[in-house]
Amino acid sequence: MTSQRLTTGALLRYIRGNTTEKANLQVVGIKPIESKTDDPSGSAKRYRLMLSDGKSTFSSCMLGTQMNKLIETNTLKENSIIRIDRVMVNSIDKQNGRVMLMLYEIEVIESDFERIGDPVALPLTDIINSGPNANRLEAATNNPPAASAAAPTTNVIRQGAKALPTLDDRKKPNGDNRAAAKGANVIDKERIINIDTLNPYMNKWTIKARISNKCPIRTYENARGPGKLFNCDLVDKSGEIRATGFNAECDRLYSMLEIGEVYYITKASLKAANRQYNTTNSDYEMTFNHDTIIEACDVGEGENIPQVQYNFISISEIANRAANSVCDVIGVVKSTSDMQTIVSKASQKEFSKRDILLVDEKASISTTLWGQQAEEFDGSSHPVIAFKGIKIGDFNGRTLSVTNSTLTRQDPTETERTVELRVWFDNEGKLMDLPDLSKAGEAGNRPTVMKTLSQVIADGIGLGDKPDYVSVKAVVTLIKKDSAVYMMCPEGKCGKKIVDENNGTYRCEKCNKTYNSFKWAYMISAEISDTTGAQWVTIFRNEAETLLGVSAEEFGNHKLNQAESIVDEIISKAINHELIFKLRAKAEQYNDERKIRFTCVSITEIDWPAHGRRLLNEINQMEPVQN
DNA sequence: CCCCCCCC
Repeated sequence: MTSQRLTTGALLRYIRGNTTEKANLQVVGIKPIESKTDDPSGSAKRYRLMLSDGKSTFSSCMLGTQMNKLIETNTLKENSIIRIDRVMVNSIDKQNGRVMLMLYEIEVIESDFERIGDPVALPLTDIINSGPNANRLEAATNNPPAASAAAPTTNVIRQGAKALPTLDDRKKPNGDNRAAAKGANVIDKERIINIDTLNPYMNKWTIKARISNKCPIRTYENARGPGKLFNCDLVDKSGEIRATGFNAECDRLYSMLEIGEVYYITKASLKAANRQYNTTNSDYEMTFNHDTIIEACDVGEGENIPQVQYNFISISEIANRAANSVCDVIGVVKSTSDMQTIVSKASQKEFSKRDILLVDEKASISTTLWGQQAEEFDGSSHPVIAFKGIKIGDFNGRTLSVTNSTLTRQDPTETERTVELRVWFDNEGKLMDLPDLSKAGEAGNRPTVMKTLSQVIADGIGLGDKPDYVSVKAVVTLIKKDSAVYMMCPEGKCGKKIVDENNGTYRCEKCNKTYNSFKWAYMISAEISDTTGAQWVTIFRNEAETLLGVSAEEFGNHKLNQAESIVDEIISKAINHELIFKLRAKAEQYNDERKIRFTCVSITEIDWPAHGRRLLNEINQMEPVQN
């Protein structure tokens, strides 16, 4: 057994918001938490740990549920030494500023160990006087800032206390009287919380939200018999959440909720959101229950509540999403098909449909409208359309299909994307030939796995008889500039290299003709590199233009004019840029040697906002806990 | 507690 040193003082630093260090700590207590909530799944078992840094202990440490098995397999037990790989501070009591540590990732360094030192519990004053850093970190997790709520135990509203209502929200001239008149079972409009702070462990809350979408009542039948339900989306300035009303609640609430109107809502059940059917940015979804009270907001009182919240992904990003999942997409209607009628296999019923080609700056996708929407749709003015909660299909690549929970908005004013796309389409988009995700044959559109360059080799990509497609995140490290362009046959689709006869004529062997002109064409040999290795790849016309930012014509003419410095500048701008390269890998026989040829079929910028969202989703996987 | 949304 090796002796492990604990990271003295780490607990206090964590509590004060300095959560970046990877401290070694000792587990000095493990306690299962009994669920006080009406969690229906019963799967939300959690463990609370008391940790020691050798000098101090802290007992409000929640273990992420994905690590429960460490305890259940006896790997993590009393006196185990762990390394904290990812931790966050979470406010558990806004009144007195108590915080807890959320352990998102830990590693068990020593399973069996003896107690180190004689640590004592951190004093309460240290725990509640969390430093200003806590604010910054809390903001990232959408939780109320611990520090701003920390000091006095009064109800004073502080700037930046996200979970508490703003002064504007609290100005309710007639609210008190109405509440008093109606007795106890009434909505407390003085304590409105933001949708993004709702969680299953809260027992009293009221939100003030707009219904941004409501789908018609649907009936179903399962083992428990028939039932009915409706879904709606609730939005406020902090976020959005999906809500469902079943049976009695469907009868009671469906007709009173109107799209676009604002309501006070209190007492409903919350559970983890089902990501397959839910595009809201909330971690939870709401089920209306017997105790749910909903009251319409007075006229003019809901003006500061947004109409709708979108979480758009670009059309090209749809290639990376699972079939049958839902997403929010915005694009311009580039073309519209005629109406068609199809017969459903399942129900033998007839349905009208119409396909539109939806396009944004990078790609297009076939999008199906159904029923009345298909019949009435007129795309002749090439409108911008936003779809919230549209379903991704995988026929011939990727398609979109409107469902009855999809919110469709034509030329929506709530997003600046509408104007951006309008300007782009009218100026250039309408003439651009962009990859169509609904045409599987086009190599650049095919969904691929992302690998590192060393994995590409290790996994034998391209060794098979058929070409393999793979994506890598890499930088261009070298470009062979002298051979980047060649003189191509001017004849339509020939594409062959021509021979310069040096007398103003050019000979194409393939066409067996002599021409008075030629075209410049790209065929770039470039080395791309990531942290694991490097690879030479071939880059043709479209991808070369994306990479170098100039046409082959322009590049070739600079070369012809011996404008060396301009050529060098073009090349140097393309070097050391991190991009996503989609490659086709195919083994080819050169004499006795079998070599894999890598051809670049698309080059795209890294979608940093989407990349960031993915990281944030990972961070938010753990639910906040109230103890 | 639903999660079907149709076809090539």
